[in-house]
Amino acid sequence: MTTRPARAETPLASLATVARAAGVSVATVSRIVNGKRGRASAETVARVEQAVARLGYRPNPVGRALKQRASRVVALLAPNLDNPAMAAIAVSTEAALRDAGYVTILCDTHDRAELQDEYLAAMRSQFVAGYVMVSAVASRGLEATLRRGDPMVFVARRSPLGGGAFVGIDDRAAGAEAADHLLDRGVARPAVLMAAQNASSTGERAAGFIARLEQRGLAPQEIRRASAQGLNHIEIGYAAARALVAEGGWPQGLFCVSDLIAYGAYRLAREAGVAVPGDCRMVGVDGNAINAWLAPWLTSIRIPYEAFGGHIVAQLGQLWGGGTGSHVHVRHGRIGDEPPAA
Amino acid sequence: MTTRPARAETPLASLATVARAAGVSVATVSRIVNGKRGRASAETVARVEQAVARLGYRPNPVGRALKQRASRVVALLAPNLDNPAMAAIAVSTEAALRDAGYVTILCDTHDRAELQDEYLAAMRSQFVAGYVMVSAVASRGLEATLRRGDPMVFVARRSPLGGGAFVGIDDRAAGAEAADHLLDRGVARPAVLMAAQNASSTGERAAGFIARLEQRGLAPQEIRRASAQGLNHIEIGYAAARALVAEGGWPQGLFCVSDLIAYGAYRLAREAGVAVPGDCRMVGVDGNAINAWLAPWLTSIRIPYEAFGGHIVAQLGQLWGGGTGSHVHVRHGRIGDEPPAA
DNA sequence: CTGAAAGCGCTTACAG
DNA sequence: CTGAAAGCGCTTACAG
Repeated sequence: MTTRPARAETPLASLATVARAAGVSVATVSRIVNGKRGRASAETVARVEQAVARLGYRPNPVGRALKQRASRVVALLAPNLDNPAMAAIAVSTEAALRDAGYVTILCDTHDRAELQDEYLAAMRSQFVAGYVMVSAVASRGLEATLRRGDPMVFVARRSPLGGGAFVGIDDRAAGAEAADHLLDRGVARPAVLMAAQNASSTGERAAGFIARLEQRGLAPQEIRRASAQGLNHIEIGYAAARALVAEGGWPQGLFCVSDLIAYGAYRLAREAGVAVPGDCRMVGVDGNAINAWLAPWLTSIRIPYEAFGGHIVAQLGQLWGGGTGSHVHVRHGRIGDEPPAA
Repeated sequence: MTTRPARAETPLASLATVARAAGVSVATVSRIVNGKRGRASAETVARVEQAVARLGYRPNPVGRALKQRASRVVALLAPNLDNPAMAAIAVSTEAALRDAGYVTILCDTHDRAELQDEYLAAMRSQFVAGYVMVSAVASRGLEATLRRGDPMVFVARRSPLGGGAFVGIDDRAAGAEAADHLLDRGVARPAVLMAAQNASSTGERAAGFIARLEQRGLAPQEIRRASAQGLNHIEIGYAAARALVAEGGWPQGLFCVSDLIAYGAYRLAREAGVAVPGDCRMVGVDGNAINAWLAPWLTSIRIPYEAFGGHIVAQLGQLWGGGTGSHVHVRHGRIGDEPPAA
């Protein structure tokens, strides 16, 4: 029977504990723990490291944050995490931040300006190292944070106030590819479904789609489009499809600016007995992992959300280094690409 | 043209700033800000409150945490947030904690003991107020945290080490209801699909299902069951269904211990040309919002994840109050219930 | 009713 | 190479 090492693990060891145990000052322990090299004799370093190991010491981030007025915490603000795309962004961001030694505070803004401001203020007093704004909405607090120059990267939706680092795909190009895809398959008059108040991302997808259609010879008034109010893209898809169909029947091809919108449109098609893709081809954007299992009828432009985290952290790194950050276009998948195996 | 109020919003105001502005001591400001009633004259209170408003002061949680060795931060540890059920739990927990004045730190453990321990240790040194463990895994750090008596509530999966507050549904009852449902619809020999290493939740669902089948007259060896290795329930569902079918063909009715497993099984059915529910009825558990749109063929037992947050916070409240916490069974929906409108 | 002081855990000039 | 001291923002006995 092995005896468990009698480690005093209950009390949280502090610098002072370690200093006492090693017979040195807290300043010395602090320097060694923080790897300030060449500032202590090898013998001292060894004694301190032993004490650290024996006591299971870990630097207290709260004490450090208070002193430095800066923490290793990053705030992730997002509207509704129940959207699979948001969840995927949150997952990859959390993992990338963790690898970089940061911890993620999760703030669900429900797309509301006051809640976003409330969180922004609360996070600021936590001395967070930066802000990751997924689909941010315009607000006074956002403006103040930006003006202050605090590290902030926008994801998916560009800064509603201009400026700021950005990570997302080239949405206009994605829209154009959807247009090409449908046109190339003989759909003479593809239609587009979008939200009434489009985020920059979905708005640009629709714009890119329409622009390409015009380039390839359709007159603006020939391009059918419909939208619906709301926050939930599935319901928007259903309602927008109904509006579209009411006006001119089912199109042969339909570009949905998000996969969720396509799911909503699909329900209407099912109810109407319209075969997808037989009677109506559908192209979405996101490439949700679930598609292969539940929506084999959907062709989607895959957004590699699993790669966003790395780019987001790289942008934060630039900002922390005093740089200005930039707009990163992550390369989206080719139409119909499936996600990599888990 | 309205002039913006000249509020010095850039520097973060501290107690000292406010004290100076109001001409009182920091102790007095602290008491007033913290609502310690009857400890200051009405006149002083008014002066301080004015200064607070004018300077836009908010108490700094870092200073407070350091002093009190306790913060208003709660750690939420979960394996993979890309599971819609996990995301739903995270959303409702974050909202309920926010309403209670807490902030949520998100930790994705990937179901790995070392990562869970790493986070547990990191969160402890953040002086978190408590831990919400969604589907926790056994680990040394978990044991230490539990032994220390730190506030911890387990969600969905019971504590792998026993003890602890718990929030989840009555999984055995859910399994039994699935058995009744299939039997009552004339399925003579319903089968069950599960994961190879079952969490307490899914394990109990399967056990409840099997027990009810036996109660209603099936011999143990008549009850078909299959499982598969892995973490991803969709893939488990696909593989387990294949194993089941290889052994004895398609059953007329199939209980899948989670909706995701049902999605996986459905893909195999689709590939095999088996109609669902025509040839094979499927019953899942979770009631994912997406089902109504993408999986109308699935009958599911809905888990009201949106209500979990409130119960979790209530449990934490009990623990904070010195209570012991309890096992809360949230009432699950009746088979086939749809989620409430958003 | 109010304030001075100590101390939570840390870092960092400064002095030696 | 090392330590004493100040200070980040806060709370809380203690004294008056």
